Amino acid sequence: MVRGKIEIKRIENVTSRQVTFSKRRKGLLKKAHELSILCDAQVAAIVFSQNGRLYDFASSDMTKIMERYEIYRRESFAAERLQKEQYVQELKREMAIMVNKIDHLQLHCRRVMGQDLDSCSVEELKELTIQIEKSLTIVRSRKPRNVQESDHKSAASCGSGNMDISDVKTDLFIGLPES
Amino acid sequence: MVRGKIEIKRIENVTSRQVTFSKRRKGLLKKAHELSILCDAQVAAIVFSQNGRLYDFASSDMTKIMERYEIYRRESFAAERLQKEQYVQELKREMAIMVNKIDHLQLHCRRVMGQDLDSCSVEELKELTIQIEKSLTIVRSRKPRNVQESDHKSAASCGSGNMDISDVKTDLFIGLPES
DNA sequence: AAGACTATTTTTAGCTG
DNA sequence: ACAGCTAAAAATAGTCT
Repeated sequence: MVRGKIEIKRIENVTSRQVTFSKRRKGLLKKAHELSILCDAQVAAIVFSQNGRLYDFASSDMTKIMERYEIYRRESFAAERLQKEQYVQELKREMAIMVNKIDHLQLHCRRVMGQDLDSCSVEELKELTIQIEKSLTIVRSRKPRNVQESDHKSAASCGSGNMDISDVKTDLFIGLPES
Repeated sequence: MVRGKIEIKRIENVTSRQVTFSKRRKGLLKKAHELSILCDAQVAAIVFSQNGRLYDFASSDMTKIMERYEIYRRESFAAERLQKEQYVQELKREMAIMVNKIDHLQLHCRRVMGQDLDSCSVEELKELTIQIEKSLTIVRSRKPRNVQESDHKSAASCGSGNMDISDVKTDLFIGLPES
């Protein structure tokens, strides 16, 4: 390897690690200072050496900067939590609407198949009858002539109600928002 | 000024300040990361931009590093305070010794000049007399002959005790230790 | 361990799109 | 405001002392 170029990984040689630490630590604190001056930013840097000595820079009172950091973190955490909470509420609203739709569809399906007719009003029963008659007409017209003989058997098997409508599965994926 | 060389002082142009902030902030956080990896050190850097946005790096949990910082500071502060306190105690001991010496010297001076003789024991009074007699002998032997006539007047003026021993000034400078 | 030197690498100021 | 370029400046790895 050419002189001057190194990989960024732990330096195993203790002496050269210490020398590098001393040089780069100095460089880091200098850069921190320059950034704070040039760009009028609040900058803090804390370095603990392996033997536990502290080296630091703070453009203003370190405690103040650390407090500001804590507050910032708390706030952004709270904001994030609020955002997630709002998203969950939104999803719940959508789900409530979907449950409602499913209930209505299930009821309609059952009635079309001749179940739960007791809960029908006279008017609903009329409409249902008309609907089913229409369906029958359509279905019959679409059947090819050579299988028309087996009509009765099929209809009996279908109309006996041994297929439970509640078996219908609705797959709903709920994930977190992209942001 | 040549391209690339700048003074380290607040950049007045807003745009170039922001550009520089972005570039140098990136550089600083990169250096912080490299230092922590290369030298296995615990490093944290916190940067607040002028519009209050936070940019940070922490080689491990930031809260842990900040706590360690606080503990280190508290300990070194306590150690420093203890050191100062011990130094003050030392000074006080020395001063007590000096006060004692001054008291003894003052008493002796007064007695030599014929004051406070009531507090003398018989023994002390004997010794004092001998001492003063010796002094007189010495003083007389050192007087040049041509001024011996005015002896009586001088002795009277001196012995009348109109010079107060408490006028003696002791200048004592007390400063902090070099370290 | 701590400075000084220097060949390299890395960073960056000032541009340009 | 942002991204890429390049000449110059700054940092630094390795070496010597």
